[in-house]
Amino acid sequence: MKIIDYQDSRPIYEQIAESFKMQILKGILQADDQMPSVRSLAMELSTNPNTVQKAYTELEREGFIYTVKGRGNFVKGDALLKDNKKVELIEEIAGLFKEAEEIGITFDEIINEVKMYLSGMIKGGGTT
Amino acid sequence: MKIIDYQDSRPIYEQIAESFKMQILKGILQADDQMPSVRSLAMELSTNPNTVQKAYTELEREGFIYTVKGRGNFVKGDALLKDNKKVELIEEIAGLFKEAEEIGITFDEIINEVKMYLSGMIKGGGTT
Amino acid sequence: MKIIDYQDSRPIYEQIAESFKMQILKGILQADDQMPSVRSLAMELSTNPNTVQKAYTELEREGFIYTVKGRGNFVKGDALLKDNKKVELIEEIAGLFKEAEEIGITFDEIINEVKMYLSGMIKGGGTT
Amino acid sequence: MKIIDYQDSRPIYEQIAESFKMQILKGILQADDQMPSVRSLAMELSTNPNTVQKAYTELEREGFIYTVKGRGNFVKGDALLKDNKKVELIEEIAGLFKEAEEIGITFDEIINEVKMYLSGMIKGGGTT
DNA sequence: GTGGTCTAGACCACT
DNA sequence: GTGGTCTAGACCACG
Repeated sequence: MKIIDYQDSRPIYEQIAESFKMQILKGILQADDQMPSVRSLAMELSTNPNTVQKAYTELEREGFIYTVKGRGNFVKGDALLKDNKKVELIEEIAGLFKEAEEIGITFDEIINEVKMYLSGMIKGGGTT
Repeated sequence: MKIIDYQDSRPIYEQIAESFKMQILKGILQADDQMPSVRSLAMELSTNPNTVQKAYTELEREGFIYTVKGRGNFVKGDALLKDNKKVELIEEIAGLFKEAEEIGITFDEIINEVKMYLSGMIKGGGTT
Repeated sequence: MKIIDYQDSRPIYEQIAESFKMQILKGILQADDQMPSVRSLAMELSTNPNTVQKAYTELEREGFIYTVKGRGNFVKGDALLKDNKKVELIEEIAGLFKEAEEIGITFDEIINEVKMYLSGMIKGGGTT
Repeated sequence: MKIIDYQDSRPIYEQIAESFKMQILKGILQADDQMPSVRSLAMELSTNPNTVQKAYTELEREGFIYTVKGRGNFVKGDALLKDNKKVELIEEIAGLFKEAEEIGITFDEIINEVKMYLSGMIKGGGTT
């Protein structure tokens, strides 16, 4: 499981947090599963414990995990998480569509291109 | 024409560059139009000439303008510009769609929500 | 009787102590009643005896129980306990009222809102 | 202006944040006022820049200030801030009242005592 | 000069 | 061993 990409301009702690967010949203990490300890994860990623700590703090603040001092960090089984992510995605996508319209590209034009783009990435076959 | 928003977290030079990009893509600025001089624009925006220079450098790097030493900066009336932007938007949108699918939200579900969002019915949460 | 909530951010020993404090103040545990033994309580709560011991030490320090070596821990049926708790609560509440006044919210305004809040009408924002 | 109390068990960064929150809520710091720079405040408080940074990050997260990279931190003139603080205070106070009732102390009893307590703190008069 | 991030290493509270 | 906080010192992006 690769987490940190040093080419990526985003800070390391954000990449770590993002990575766990996806794992939780995808259901790879389930409610009350224990997260790797701050120190062990820092070792594994060859980064500093403070950096991991910052990622975990962020995850807790956003409601993805909860912390029990002396015991560790655990996944919060919140059904709302996926809904929040959905709203976030919709707002982002809508923003991009508005940008497109401003420079004279229509909604349907984009949709079509995106569909082609997506099927092109998957195939040979076509799912969606 | 308001360009800089100090409350915006993005760096000022990026806001300036972005603003010109949109003007060019929308056709407000046309091929070979002369850009305002670095110094005059810095005055107008009450900002540092270095900052404006950085924005112009960025615009040149991305192919939106060209520089003639001693004469100034000019809009590169390249028909490809809009196409490049289009491809960029499509890739971004497709990326978000893929993210959505990974956590189990279908393409059509997103499209519908986005349409509703765009028609001004800023409707928040939803189905799960 | 549920005592420990692992989602609660407070340390476990504090949750245990708090739980017994309330039972004593409410009169569920009466003067000279015997407390459960450290070991048995640890078993029942599936926690570490050290943690239970720490809770008991805390309770003794605050005057809620007393220890007889070789026999166990007993409730200190002190009539003053409730009064102490009362004074403590009053000081805390008064502190919050002072904070409110400092930012320009009157005593009566708070009282009213609190009454409404307590009568179950969980009414959020308001007047300003 | 004393900010840090080393006797206080709360972490330093929280004390710093709390201090500025009060100054903003009281109106001592007004909208768009510039906050002291991270480094200068760290010097003044004889603490580490990272600690101040953490306090500022917290303040930004809670909506009290906004940050402009390269320029500094500024107070966010949000009228809602006071309302949020009010709701928070009411919830805390209501919680304490409920605690009091559970051990058999009535609402009015508390109110009276608190009034006496507060008037006692202002005069040199006599309390409880 | 400003904030943002990161490393290295330390101490403390809790289990 | 676990997380939470703090110090000291460094580098980078921005203006």
